Amino acid sequence: MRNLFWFRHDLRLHDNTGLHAACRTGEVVPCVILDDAFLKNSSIGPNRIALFLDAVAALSASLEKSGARLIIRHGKPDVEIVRLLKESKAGGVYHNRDYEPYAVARDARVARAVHDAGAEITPHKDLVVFEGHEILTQAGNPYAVYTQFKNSWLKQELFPAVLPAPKRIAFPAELNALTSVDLKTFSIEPESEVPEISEAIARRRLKDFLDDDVLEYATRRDDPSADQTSKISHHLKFGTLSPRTVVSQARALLATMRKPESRKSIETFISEIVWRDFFFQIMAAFPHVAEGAFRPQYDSVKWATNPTHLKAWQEGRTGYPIVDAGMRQLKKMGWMHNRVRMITASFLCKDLLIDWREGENYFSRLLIDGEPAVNNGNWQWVAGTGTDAQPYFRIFNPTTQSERFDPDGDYIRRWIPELKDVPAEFIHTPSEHPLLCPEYILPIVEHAVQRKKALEMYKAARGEG
DNA sequence: TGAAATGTTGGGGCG
DNA sequence: ACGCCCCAACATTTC
Repeated sequence: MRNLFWFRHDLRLHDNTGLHAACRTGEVVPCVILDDAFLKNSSIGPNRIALFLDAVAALSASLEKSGARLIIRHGKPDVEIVRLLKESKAGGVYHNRDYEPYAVARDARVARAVHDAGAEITPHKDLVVFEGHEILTQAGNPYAVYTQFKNSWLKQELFPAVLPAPKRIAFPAELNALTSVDLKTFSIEPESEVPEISEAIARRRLKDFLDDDVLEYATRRDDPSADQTSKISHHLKFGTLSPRTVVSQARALLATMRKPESRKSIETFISEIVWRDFFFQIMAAFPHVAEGAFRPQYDSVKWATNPTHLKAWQEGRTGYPIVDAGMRQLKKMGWMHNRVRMITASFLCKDLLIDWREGENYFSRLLIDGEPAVNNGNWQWVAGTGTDAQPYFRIFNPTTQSERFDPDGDYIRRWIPELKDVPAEFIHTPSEHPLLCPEYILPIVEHAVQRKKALEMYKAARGEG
């Protein structure tokens, strides 16, 4: 048999479920379709497009080592897949399943076109460890509360196996003349300093993390200046690393650990992968979250319209050091420490009273790990509009958070040169020490005042105003 | 994976 | 010595 394998954001050879299955059937023609709906999508942005193209280039190189060519085409996926099916005389298409509404609709169009062409299409589970339909409540419904989902996830008896990379991919020699577009003609300048990406880099990063930092993950992951997070998020986004590989290696390590602190750390790390599965199944089961609040009552929140405040937040000029440090790190690196993502997101929604979708879109444009289901889930969590959400009244105090999580001010000093000589004692409240911080701007809003306004805003939406 | 407002307690200053 | 007040320190409630 001969099949296409259509790579999307599963750009690896190891533990690639659909690719593995395709290889077992016989000959395989690996392909990537460059889709303008992706390349020209303003909510994706140059950082992720550049990283995607880099990951495709790295994949293409490793496929060559396995004896195969990666065929890259540019156009509408339904048209290009069918065209390639005919050109390569393949009987079917294998690919891995996606869950967000655009991808679901696209895949339905492709499936129709493939069937109309008289061929078979075979989707596989690959993006997650467990899909939504594998983790259901006793009543058979999808979970809408994380903790319960996690308990059920952890109780699963059979974790999916980690599949090896195919030793050799049987690429039909007579297809060497198939055309493939030159990736270089699509190359795009990222806005931030994006990292190098490849499957080998991803696997090394995971190993380094599991050899060391994971053992104090429970306590150190919340320290943005130490920054001992795993840094695998962009690999999970583009599929240079599989979540099953991550979980399987973490569980194997856990089995060897006795020290409670180490055990707790590894468990906390695994639970972050569970969050990821959780948000994918939420997006799959409740696709309306892509547009609006998970809880419809919060669709009536009257968010503020204030382009000046929005821009100040985006550029890191709010006058709250921890917020500005985070937003400047995002702009420079295309990445922000998770703790600071929560603080900056809370500030947008509950101090500037701006719609969480503005923040979701801005994060999406810059983040190298921007995964729609995960980004959306986390923003709705912070905004209090989502499933299992932080209650609307749980409002971060940016100064308290700063003192608690960056006590020495090292993170702030790294990203805000105006404050680089300010001692820890004064760095969290620069407006109270104007003589020490002459270069740094004054707060654009007053937290105590905004907090009350936020409570009123949510109260009105709940029909209690 | 909150913070502020409000309530309670108890030590110490003081008349 | 005693009652009163103040106010940390801690606990509970509320948003």
